[in-house]
Amino acid sequence: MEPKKKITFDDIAKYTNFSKTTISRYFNDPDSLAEESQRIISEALVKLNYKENKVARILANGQTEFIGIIVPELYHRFFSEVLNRILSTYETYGYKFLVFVGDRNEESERRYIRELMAYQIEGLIVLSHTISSRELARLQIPMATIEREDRYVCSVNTDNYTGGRLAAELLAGHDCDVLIHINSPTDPHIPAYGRITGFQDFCRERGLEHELLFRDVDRSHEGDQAILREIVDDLEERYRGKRKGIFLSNDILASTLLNLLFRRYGRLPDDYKIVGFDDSPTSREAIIPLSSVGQQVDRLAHEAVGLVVDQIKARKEGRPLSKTPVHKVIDPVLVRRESTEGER
Amino acid sequence: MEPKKKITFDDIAKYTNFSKTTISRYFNDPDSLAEESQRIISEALVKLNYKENKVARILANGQTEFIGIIVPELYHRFFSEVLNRILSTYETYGYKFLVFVGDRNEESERRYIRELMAYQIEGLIVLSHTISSRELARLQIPMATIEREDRYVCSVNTDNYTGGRLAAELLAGHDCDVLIHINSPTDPHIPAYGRITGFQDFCRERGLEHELLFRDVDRSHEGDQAILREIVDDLEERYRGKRKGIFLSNDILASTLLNLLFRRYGRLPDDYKIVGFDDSPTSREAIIPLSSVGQQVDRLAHEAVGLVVDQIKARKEGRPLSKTPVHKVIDPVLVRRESTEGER
DNA sequence: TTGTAGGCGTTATCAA
DNA sequence: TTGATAACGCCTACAA
Repeated sequence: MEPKKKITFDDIAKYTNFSKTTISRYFNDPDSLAEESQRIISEALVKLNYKENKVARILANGQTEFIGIIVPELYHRFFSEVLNRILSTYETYGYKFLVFVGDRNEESERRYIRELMAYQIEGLIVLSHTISSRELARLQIPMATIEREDRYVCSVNTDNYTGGRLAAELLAGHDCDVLIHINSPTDPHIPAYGRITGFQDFCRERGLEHELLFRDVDRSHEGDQAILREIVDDLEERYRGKRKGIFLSNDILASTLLNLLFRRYGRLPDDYKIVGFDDSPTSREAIIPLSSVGQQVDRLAHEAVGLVVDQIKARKEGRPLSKTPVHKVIDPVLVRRESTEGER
Repeated sequence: MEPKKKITFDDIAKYTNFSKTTISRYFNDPDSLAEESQRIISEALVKLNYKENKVARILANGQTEFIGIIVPELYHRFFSEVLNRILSTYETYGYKFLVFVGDRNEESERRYIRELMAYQIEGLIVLSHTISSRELARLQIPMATIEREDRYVCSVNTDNYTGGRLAAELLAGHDCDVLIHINSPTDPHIPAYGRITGFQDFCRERGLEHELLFRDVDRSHEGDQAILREIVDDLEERYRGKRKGIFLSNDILASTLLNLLFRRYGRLPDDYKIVGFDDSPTSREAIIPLSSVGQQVDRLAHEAVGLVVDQIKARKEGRPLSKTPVHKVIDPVLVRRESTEGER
């Protein structure tokens, strides 16, 4: 009842009186076999209950169909959603994904990469940001990064700059007297920095009163609450009676601010307009649906996998990896909801 | 500059005048080599820039160190968090994870499993629920499921029954006049069903007035809002002036209810007490921190991997897979927050 | 302490 | 349309 031993091409060959080669061909180029032979083999497979062994195939032809992924964490929905979409591309490309989480430190991340390389991955997608793109490029394998420093490697990023502008424009369009952007201190080399410059440029061009507030947010919810409370207290004092348009670096933070105001006033006061970033579920599910600059997560994921797959193909056809990395840019999508538009 | 060809044990052997065997031993049992030899080889490795190839090793010794994972989706934080924790066990066990998402239909899930088996995974962790445990058991490989039907396979689940009781007890302890549980129609065979029976049993034992409301929730936020609005309207009419204790099947739903009430009244009225389930970030970040019956996600993940690893070990030592599946049960943790305790 | 030889289950190359 | 044979890169007896 339990055929302990695994069935191999050899067994099938013996059983059918064909050679191993023919069995192999049945799988890789069936049409090169006589119809009759195909039938015989196909029946034998069922009879013997054959299960394929891709490891042996890899060793023989070098194609693992593995793509490695390194994500920093799965707490923020941006990451879990990107991962979700990447994994879903299995249906279209057939690549399997070996996934590592964590960006504790460079050393452990290097270990992940070493491990992935040892398993002969054909490509790599990186979202964590502890290892420089310069070092990644040295791996010399098909690769794409998403929303991280990408100087020396192919990448897919949201057009954060435009996103920042859109947020500012939306707030300006609602006659805010002062525009405020709240963010954590951000490395100018990562794409997300564009949100800041975009916002700032728009305000400057239009001569709008604005402020950038860099605080150590995104560490803990309680911390964020305390920081935002302080900011609100300060704003209320300095901009009493003025309409404040606030753009926050992500939806969770925006929602936290919204909740804070709502608890204080029992509603969102008219002199506040709020915009978040990501268009994650959080923005829709907030007590007042939040306007948000959306990242097209599905497209980010698809383009990243596509980029890697293209490189894999190119390499197989002997074309070398292009010397200058490709950087794809995905448009942000402004989603207007009640937190700026008011109730309908 | 680009050594196109890959370095193998053969190359190192030639370079060092040892045999392949000795090189292999350097990796698997270095102490069996003379110190001098170790030094020579280690230097050669650097000189030649050797990169190990685990695929070849797998073919030779049969150990892939792969564990397959099938998750239904990553939208609900329960799943992304469990996945996160599972992946993190790499640090302790060293197993690598091949991950598939999606529970569209049985056929595609079977394809995932076939693919995983073809890659010679040593174990499997299943969270999706389209394939019966009976069928899973037939795979005859080390396996554990998490929070799904588990009759014929090892599993790790939260003690949902106790969770339901705890929720009811919490509400009862705050002098609610009527206890209400809102859930989607649930299959009695999945662990989450226990939330319902636990709640119900507690109410019955104490002779508490209570109601179970099964609605088609969890499909879309807008749908949930509509359903909850209807429920609230109805409750307000039928239980005017009475204190209503409401236990919802998950935190997102609880938060949606909370928001609805808060918008209606500008605060959470005293005659409402709310408890969610999961203790996910959503509960902490809600406009009023939500009490919740917490799942110990980290423990669920760890126990699941542990269970699989144990079975793998057992199998290696020739012990057969136990005939009767092990079902581990993890205690829920009641977290009291403002939505039941009031402001402090 | 080190080496020889065979095997793991496929695919690739040449023939027939 | 089919086969024989040699890879693929490592591990594991068994020997020395």
